[in-house]
Amino acid sequence: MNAGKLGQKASSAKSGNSNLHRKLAQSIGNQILSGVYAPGAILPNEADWCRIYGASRTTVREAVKTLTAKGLLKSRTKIGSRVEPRENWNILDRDVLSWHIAAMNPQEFFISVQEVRKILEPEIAALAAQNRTPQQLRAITEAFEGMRSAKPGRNSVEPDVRFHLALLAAANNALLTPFGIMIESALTNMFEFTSTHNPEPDIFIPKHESILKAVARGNPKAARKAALSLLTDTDQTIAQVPAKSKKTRKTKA
Amino acid sequence: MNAGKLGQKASSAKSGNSNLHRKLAQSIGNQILSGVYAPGAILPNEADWCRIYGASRTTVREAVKTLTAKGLLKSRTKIGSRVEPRENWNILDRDVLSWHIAAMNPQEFFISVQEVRKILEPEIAALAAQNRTPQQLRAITEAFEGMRSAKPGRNSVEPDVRFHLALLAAANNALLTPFGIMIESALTNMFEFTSTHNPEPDIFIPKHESILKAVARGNPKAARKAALSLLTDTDQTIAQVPAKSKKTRKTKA
DNA sequence: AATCCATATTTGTATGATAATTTGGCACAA
DNA sequence: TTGTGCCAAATTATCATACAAATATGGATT
Repeated sequence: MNAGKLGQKASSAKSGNSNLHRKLAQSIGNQILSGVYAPGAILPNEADWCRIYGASRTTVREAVKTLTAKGLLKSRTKIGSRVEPRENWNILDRDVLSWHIAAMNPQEFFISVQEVRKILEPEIAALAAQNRTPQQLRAITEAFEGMRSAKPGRNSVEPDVRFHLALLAAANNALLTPFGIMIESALTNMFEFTSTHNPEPDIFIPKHESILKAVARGNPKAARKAALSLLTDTDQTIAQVPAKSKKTRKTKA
Repeated sequence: MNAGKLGQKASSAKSGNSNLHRKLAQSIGNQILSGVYAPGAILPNEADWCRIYGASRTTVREAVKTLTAKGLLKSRTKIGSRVEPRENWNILDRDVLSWHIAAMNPQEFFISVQEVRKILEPEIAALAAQNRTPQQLRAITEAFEGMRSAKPGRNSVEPDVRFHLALLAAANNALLTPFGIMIESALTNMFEFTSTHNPEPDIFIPKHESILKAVARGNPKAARKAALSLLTDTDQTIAQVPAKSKKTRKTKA
């Protein structure tokens, strides 16, 4: 992989923030996630990175600190920076996840995601039915209205994401929130992935409505069931998509 | 809270690494998690932090980058650093979680954790039963042997943690690994929390054995059931512990 | 062979300077 | 009054340089 070339506009979502240390972190992060530097490997030292990217040591160090904070690295004096074992990688971090997706077969990714979603989202829906505040219910409702009123084009994915995130928030368990990033990423990429193969997204609307109603009337069982049903449908949609070539895959998180 | 005093040996787990920027990050992180700086608030600027901690700007900036990477902050020119909304906090990060625990009622924390564990661990066990490699099974088995042979004292918690982490690894889903930190933290703190109230930890051994056996013979249903059963017992153990005063609580992650 | 020690390498911290960005207010015009 | 454009100030972003601290490595000594 071309270190030194920062041009790759890949990854890292919306935040338009464009700092140099951020770019370095992304470039190095991508290289780690794509296996250029495997766990246990020692990275080039700071002076090398400076030469490679033509940046100052301050900037390089800030990039390294960023990656360290995300669990990808660990630096020690006289040794340098060593790639941490995978278990320590903060895969639910927005950046790390996007690098991961970029380095991975998207089909595989969706399978992993759906596996986790089928575990969590039904229970999240159930918890939401139990624990939601009126305000949280309103947020879910508004997202749903947004989905329904959206033209079946680009802007239907945003309220969809909002719906699921609102549901997650309504579960009122702080330890679950990191999954929001995964859900968001899954839905966003799913759209890019299945858009041409999913001519009638309206089919999903009633499914979402079932969840909403169950949460509204505080029925955990029904909420659980409805959420699972939606995910099963999603599974089928994914299964219909033929494996794409690596070239066409999108890497937006 | 006393900014400027770094002495607080609280938090941040094992890694003996003791750099200045790390200490700053911990101090500031603790202050954010404990509500000294609420989401949306603007933090002191870099020059202020330098004065407060008597550190150089380089060091302060590295600490800030660390916190930014964990989702607690966002810096913008001319504005300064603003605390991000809670949803963006990387709560499953080792450090963030330890700051969170330190700032929180431990009873509440255990309730949240158990809620999530009861959702995930049965499914993790089921996945492990399906997907484990022989090597992963061996790791689980060894951890179990470690539990059984441990004296009912201090060193029984380490193999227990290892057992659950090995199970998690055997599920073979990268998106689930971040929970390892939560499990680890829960079990470790649980020990400190319940040790005096749980005179016979051997009671849990057969429960672990059931999980192991189910995973060994590749029976997801049985694994799921056994894992849930263990967690139910744990729930009861927690319920027996009277609420402790804030003074006695431990903050080790 | 074992121990100790010097040295080299690499990260950690400090300092001071300049660049880039963007808010907020001010001047000016419609 | 209102809108527009522009300047100034505050703050982070980046750079260059120097020195401190830690520690692996190999060589000297016993």
